[in-house]
Amino acid sequence: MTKDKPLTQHELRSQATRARIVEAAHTQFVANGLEGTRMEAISAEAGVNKSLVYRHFGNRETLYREVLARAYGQIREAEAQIHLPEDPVAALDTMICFTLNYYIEHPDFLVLVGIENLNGGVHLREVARDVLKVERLVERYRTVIRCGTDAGLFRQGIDPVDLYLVVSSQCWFTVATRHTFGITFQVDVLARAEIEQRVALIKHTVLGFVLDEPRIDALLARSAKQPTAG
Amino acid sequence: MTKDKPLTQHELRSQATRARIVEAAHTQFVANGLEGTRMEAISAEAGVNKSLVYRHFGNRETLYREVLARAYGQIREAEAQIHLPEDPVAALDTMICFTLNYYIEHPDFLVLVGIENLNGGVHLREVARDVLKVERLVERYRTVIRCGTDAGLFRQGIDPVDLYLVVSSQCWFTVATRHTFGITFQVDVLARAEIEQRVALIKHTVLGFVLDEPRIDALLARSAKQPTAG
Amino acid sequence: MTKDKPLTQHELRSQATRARIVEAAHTQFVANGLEGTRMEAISAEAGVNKSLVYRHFGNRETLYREVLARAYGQIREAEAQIHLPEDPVAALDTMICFTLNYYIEHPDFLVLVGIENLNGGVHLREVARDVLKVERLVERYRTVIRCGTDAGLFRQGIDPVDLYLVVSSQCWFTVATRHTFGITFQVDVLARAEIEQRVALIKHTVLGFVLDEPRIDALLARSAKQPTAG
Amino acid sequence: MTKDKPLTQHELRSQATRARIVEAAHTQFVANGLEGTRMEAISAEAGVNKSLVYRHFGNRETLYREVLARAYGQIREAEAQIHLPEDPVAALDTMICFTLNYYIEHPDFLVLVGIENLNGGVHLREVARDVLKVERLVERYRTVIRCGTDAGLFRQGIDPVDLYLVVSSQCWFTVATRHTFGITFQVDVLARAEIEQRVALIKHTVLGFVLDEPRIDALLARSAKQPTAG
DNA sequence: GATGAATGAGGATTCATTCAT
DNA sequence: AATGAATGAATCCTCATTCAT
Repeated sequence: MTKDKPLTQHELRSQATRARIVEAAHTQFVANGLEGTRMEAISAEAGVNKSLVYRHFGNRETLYREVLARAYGQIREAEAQIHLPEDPVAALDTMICFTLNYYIEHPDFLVLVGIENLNGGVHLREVARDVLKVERLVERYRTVIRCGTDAGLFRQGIDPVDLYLVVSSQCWFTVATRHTFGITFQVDVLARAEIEQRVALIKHTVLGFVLDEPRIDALLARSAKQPTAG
Repeated sequence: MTKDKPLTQHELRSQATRARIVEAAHTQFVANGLEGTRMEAISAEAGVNKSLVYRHFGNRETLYREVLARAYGQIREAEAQIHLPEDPVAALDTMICFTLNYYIEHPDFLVLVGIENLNGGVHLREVARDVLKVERLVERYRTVIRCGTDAGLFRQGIDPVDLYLVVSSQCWFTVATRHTFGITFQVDVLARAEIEQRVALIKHTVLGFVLDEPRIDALLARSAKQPTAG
Repeated sequence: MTKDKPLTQHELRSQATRARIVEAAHTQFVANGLEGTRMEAISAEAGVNKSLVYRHFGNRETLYREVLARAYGQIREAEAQIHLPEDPVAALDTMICFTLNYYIEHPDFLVLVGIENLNGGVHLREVARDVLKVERLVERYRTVIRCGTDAGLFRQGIDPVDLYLVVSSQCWFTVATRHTFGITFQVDVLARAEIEQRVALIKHTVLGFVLDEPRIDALLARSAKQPTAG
Repeated sequence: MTKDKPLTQHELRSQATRARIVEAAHTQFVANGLEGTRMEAISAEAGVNKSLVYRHFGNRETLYREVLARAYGQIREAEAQIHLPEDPVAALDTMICFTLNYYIEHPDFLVLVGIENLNGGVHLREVARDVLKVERLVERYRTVIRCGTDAGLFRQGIDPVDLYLVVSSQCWFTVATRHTFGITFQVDVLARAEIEQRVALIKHTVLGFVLDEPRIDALLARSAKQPTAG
């Protein structure tokens, strides 16, 4: 996208240093949290002088934002790379598996987002909107849904964000609360057998959500008359 | 349960102070995190001398554990109070609404659990197991499931923890990632309309999960032959 | 000396407590120094409430003074119990052995006196003079000297305090600097063989000091013309 | 000895600061003891920021060790500079006067060693052995003894460490217990007249120790048959 | 006399950040 | 760009001492 002007050697070196710092900061923020991370630790891990970190990023928060934005960029990038099969159910499977896998393999992302939510999202709000590339993400889900409705398999009017929610929330919960859940229910949720079962569970609920099942609709309609949350 | 021996005035006063400190600590930990909370702030909020906090709890971590255990105790207590209707679908609705409502009204709990997961669960692991009262919780879900299967409405063999997962994960995600989700999708997830829709969504997936729908089973069986997560 | 009026039970008990506190304080001050000793530790060791220590002694310094005075009283008491043989050389031996033994067996005393000197003697100065019972001590040495001069063995004009100095300084140094000396010269000064040799050394110097040796006097006279310390 | 590489301006400045801190720490530790010394006071006296002290030395104990090692280094250095006269008695005089003078003029050293002994020598034990330069010290005494025996004045077989003990213990006691001794015997031991007398006393005992006096040997032999310390 | 709760002042250490080179 | 020295503002925790019972 950006026009890459040729860089001087100085600039190249500087950018490499910058990248090393962001990488180190990522590790540290994930491991120790926002308040728990020491600038000293970041600079040490990056192998540079502490003051240099300040020269490049000004202060800790800015550096944290850089790390946060990068993490969002990376997942969106990965999502964009997904190859969706033509078969709508297989496409759903793919999305589910990708999501759970990504969370399992990048717990860092969940940690950062967790930190961010504990902080009320103040830093993410400062991140340029376009970094989040939301449309790209929604588009993926829209494609899956179109696929299924075109095949006459899924019901009409499924909202892509709703579908994202159903998928994401269950994958998220699995990974993000793995410690407390594991302690509470005495299981290792990342054990292979557990994961397999979890995937089946998620697929089940997702299918229940997208398929056109008259009984579910009927029951939902009935239930909607009852008082609900709020 | 506990035989309440008459307490001396000293003991009464001491217990009251202790309770005030825990309350204040709860507020502070939720607002500022584990590392971000200053003992000074806790004592100030409790209206007692800083040293007194140390006299009662020894150090910050112990105090945090007390707060954490209490929060777990409270949700379990609330769950135990739920009145479940006879009708199984209504019972499900009740559980869903209770869960989402509890999370919305006690974001503190989610924050504490979030902090705990960021910390790898080290503190929860130190909390006496019986404080978690897991059986009580599972029992509630087992009851709902029995209700539905007895009525010939739900399929056989539903695991209560699985059901808890489907319900809890979606309620959890809604509240726990409300800031980042809100920023990403430009929506206020706690707005009334949003919540209503969210409840409907959760009910939908839960019904899809518990009802005996042959088509879902068939598709799941097919999908299980594909490669999955891991 | 003091007229002992019969004490009430209360008073007896109180005095016993008081004694336990002083004992505990002694142990603690010796082990941890003046600044290093915690009132908490004293009360714990005495098995009483912290406030009670304050009730009895008012503050830490006063308590320390009590301990210091008691320690001085005890050594003076022990010195008073020494049985001096008639033979003057044997009497000297007795004094030397008593002194060294007392220091070895009561390093506490040296520690307290050491603390006191590090503090410029401010606390000892507050201790009633008569507690020190100096005359008793000097008298012992005077007796030994008289013994020796009467027997025509010692020279005339030996000052008892000088003699005390010769004896005491060497015994003192042995015990008081045993750690640093031991580290410096790689030797365990309290090992039996070492002690024996040390006693012989001290006896040697003491005899050299009290005996009437013309050569020594001659050399001293010559040496006195040289510039000296100051 | 050390090859002095040219230092950068940074290094020079840093070393100067370091030296100022050690100097200030020395003063403070001597004045207030190990526990009694406040890091604040050290940094204030050194005219630097408190944190800088930590940057340079890590913690109070390390700094204390630095001070202790330096003090040992200094006395050994001074001892190495002594010019010993050829005449053996004069050489002894020189050693005695040097020792007493050094203690009088550097009570700091005695205080530090006193602190160290109260602490069981734990810190000195951590100091590199070669800092203590023990051989240098022993060599000085060996020289004096050889001097005297070669001249046929001293008896055979005098152990240099024994001689050091006789000299050092009396000088030590004079200075190290000056406060308690002064209070006990109501004298100012550092007054000129007192010092002169003290030097004479020490010389007397030292001569008694090194000279070949048959009567002393005879009495010592007799006395050795009596029970002794232990 | 004896106890436990409570306080206030202080003190070691840490750490984000700035300065000088 | 990069470094190391230096700073100032916390922040945790301790402890002598007092208060209330």
